[in-house]
Amino acid sequence: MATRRAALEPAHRSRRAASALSPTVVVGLNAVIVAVTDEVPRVLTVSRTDHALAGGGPADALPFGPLRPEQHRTLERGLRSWARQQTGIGLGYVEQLYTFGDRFRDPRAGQDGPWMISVAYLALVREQRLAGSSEAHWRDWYDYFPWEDWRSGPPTLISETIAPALDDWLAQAPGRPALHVRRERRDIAFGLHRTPWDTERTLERYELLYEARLVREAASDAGWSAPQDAKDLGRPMALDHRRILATALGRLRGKIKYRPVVFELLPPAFTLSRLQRVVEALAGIRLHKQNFRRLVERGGLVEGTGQYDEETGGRPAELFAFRREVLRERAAPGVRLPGPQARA
Amino acid sequence: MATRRAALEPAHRSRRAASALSPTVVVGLNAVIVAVTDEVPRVLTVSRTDHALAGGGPADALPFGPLRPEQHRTLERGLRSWARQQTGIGLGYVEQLYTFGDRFRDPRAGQDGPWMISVAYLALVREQRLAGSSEAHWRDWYDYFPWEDWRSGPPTLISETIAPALDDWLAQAPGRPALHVRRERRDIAFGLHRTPWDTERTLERYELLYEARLVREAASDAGWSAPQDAKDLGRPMALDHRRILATALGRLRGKIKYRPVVFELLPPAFTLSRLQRVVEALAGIRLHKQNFRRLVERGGLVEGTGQYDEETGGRPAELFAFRREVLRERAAPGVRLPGPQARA
DNA sequence: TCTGATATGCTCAATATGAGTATAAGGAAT
DNA sequence: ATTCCTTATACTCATATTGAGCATATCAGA
Repeated sequence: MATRRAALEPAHRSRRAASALSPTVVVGLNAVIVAVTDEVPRVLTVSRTDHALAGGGPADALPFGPLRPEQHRTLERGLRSWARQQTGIGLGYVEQLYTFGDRFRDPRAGQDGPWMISVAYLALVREQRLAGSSEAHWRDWYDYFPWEDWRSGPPTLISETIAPALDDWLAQAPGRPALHVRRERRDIAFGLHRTPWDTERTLERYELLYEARLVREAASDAGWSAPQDAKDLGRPMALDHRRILATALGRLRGKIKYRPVVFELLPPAFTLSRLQRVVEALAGIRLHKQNFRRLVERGGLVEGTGQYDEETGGRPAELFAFRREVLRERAAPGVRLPGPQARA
Repeated sequence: MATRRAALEPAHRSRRAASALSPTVVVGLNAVIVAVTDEVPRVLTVSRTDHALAGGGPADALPFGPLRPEQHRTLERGLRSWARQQTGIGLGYVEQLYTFGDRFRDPRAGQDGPWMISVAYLALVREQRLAGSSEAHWRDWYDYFPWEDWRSGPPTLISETIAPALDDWLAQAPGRPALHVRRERRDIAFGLHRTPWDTERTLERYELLYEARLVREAASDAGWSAPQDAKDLGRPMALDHRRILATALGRLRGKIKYRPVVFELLPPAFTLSRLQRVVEALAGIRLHKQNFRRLVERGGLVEGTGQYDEETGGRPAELFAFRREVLRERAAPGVRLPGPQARA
C-alpha cells in the first residue's frame, strides 16, 4: 500500500555480501512531534545539513536519535529520552508510525556506508513550550503540504498548478494501460473528476507529486538538478522526512475519527469551538458547527464543567472536558466529522 | 499505545557501549501471511526450536527472513523474495504492520548477542495453495486466540476462565489507584461490566493476559517455569510472535471496515454469503445477513456478474465481483459491519 | 408435492445526519 | 440606553441510514 514506486537506482552491487544475520544496518529513530496552536498545526523540526539536497544547504529535518539498546529497554523509551534532551519537550502521547528503510541511506556515510533504517514515531504534545537547546523550531505543517489545507475552500494551488502539472505527467505515461493507471491514481489522490477529496490520502498525494517530480526531494534523490522551470511545491525537507511527515498527517487525520487523541493536544478544559478548531486544523477542512457540537456532546465524548470562558468576544462559552467514561461505552470513540461546511 | 508494560529485566549492562551510529543491532523481517478457507482464518507458521520457551521444544513461529539491503532495494521486496522461497507462496497484498524491538533478543545469540529488531508485515493471500518446502503449516488463527472467536456467542472461556483469573490479577494490584486502572483495563479489553466487546482490541487483550501471566510466553520470558496450576491460554508461539499475530488480527479487523481488503482473500467472483463468511471469520462475530447484503450491495462495493453458483444446496446464489469504481466514489470504501446478529 | 436449505426482496420503526433558523449573552460604538 | 457586532447554544425538519424481521424465490431430495 504505502510502498514507493518511483524509480531509483542505488548502485552498490559492488559491496561484499554481509552475513545473513548481521547485514550492515543502522537503525535510528525519528519523531514527528505535533502541537496545535491557534488555528495552526505545528511540527517540531531541527536544522540539518543535507548533502543530498540540491544546493547542499541546511534543510528542515525531523528530530532524530540513535537507537541505544544497551541504554533503553524499549524503542519508545529511547525515543522519549533523546527527544527530551534534544528539544526539551517531554512527550505525552506517542505511537509508532512506520519503519522506513526503502530508499535512503545516510549521505554522511557515503555510497558504501551502512544501510539506514528509521523507525518513525508520532507524538502529540499539549501546546508549545519550547525550551530546549538548539535550532528546534515549530513549523506550520501546511508549509510542507500547502495542498492539504482546504479550510478556505479547494486550494487554487491544486487547480492552477498541480492539476496541469499532473496532466503533463499523464501525457508521459509509457502506454495505454499505464495512462489509465496514472489517471486513476491522480483522480483518487487529488479528488479530481467527481472523486471526493479524502483527507487521509496525504501519503498518496505526496508520493504522486514525488513521482511526477513536483517536489524538490525527487530531484535531489535522483541526483539531478531540476530544470529552471521545475515545479517545487511546498517546503522541502532533508532526506525522506517529508514522506514521514505525510505519513504522520494521514495517520493522525484517520485516528482522530475513532480514538480520542485530539484531547492530547488540548488543555484539560476547553471550549467546543476550540476543540472544533483543532480538529479542523488537523483535518484541513471546515466543519458544520452545530452538528459538530451535537456529535461530540451527545456522543458522550465531552462533558460541561460548569465554568465559562469569558474571552470569546461574544457570548461566553462553557468549558468542557474529555469524558473518560466514553471509553467504556463506545467501541470507537473519536471525533467523527460531520459533513463539511459548504465551501467558501 | 501499543507498548509493552510487563516487567522484564534483561541484564546486559556489562556490554560495552556501542558507537552512537552503529549499535549492535540485527534487523529481521517477519510475515503474517493470512488466508481464509471455509469458515476459518488461517495463518502460515513454521516450526522453530525456541530455547526460551519452557520445555525447549519446537514451537510455532512466523516465517522469518533476514534483511539483505545489498540484494533488495526495499524492505517489502526482500520480504516477498524470501517468503516465496521459504513457503512457495507469492504474496499479493502486503502492508507493513509494526516494528518490534522492545523485549526480545535472539536466544541463539546468547545473553550478549546482538539486539534484535523485527519489522513485521501483514500479507493477504487468496485461498491456500501450499506448495513450499518444509514445515510450513496453515493454522487456525483462533487456536492462538480462542477468546477472540465470538461467532457462536460469547466464549465460555472468557466467563469461566479468563474473568476469574483476571479477578485474581486485580486482587494483586499494589494499591488503590493501580486497582482502578487494572479494573478499567480489564473491562474495556474484555467487554466486561456493560462495556461492549470491541473486536479490534486484540493486542490489548493479549497483552493483558501476558501481564496477568495467563499465556505461556509470559512465563518463558521471565525465565521461570510456570506453577503446576498455571493457566495456559491458547496455543503458544516462539518469541514474541503471538504478540505480532495479535497486532495483525487487530489491524486486519479494523482495516476491512474502511478499505476493500477482504477481496484479497477471495476469488474474483464469489457469492455474498461467502463474502459474509469471510468477514465474519476475520471479525469473529456473526452479522445480520440481509443488512450485510444491503450495505455491501447498495454501497456499491460489489456488482452482480449475472452468473450463478449452483452449489448452494438451496436457491442458487448470484456471483458478485468487487466493483473497482467504488474507489472513486467513496472516501473509505470497506465492509462496514452491520450490527451483529443477536447472539446465539 | 412437501420439506428443508439457502438466497433475495421488502417493510417499518428508530436513529443519525445535513442544513438551516432562532435565540442568548457578551463587548463596543453611538 | 440602544444598536450592532460577535460568538454560543438551542431547536427544527426533511432525508438517509440502521436494526430487526417477515415474506417470497428457487434449488435438492424425500
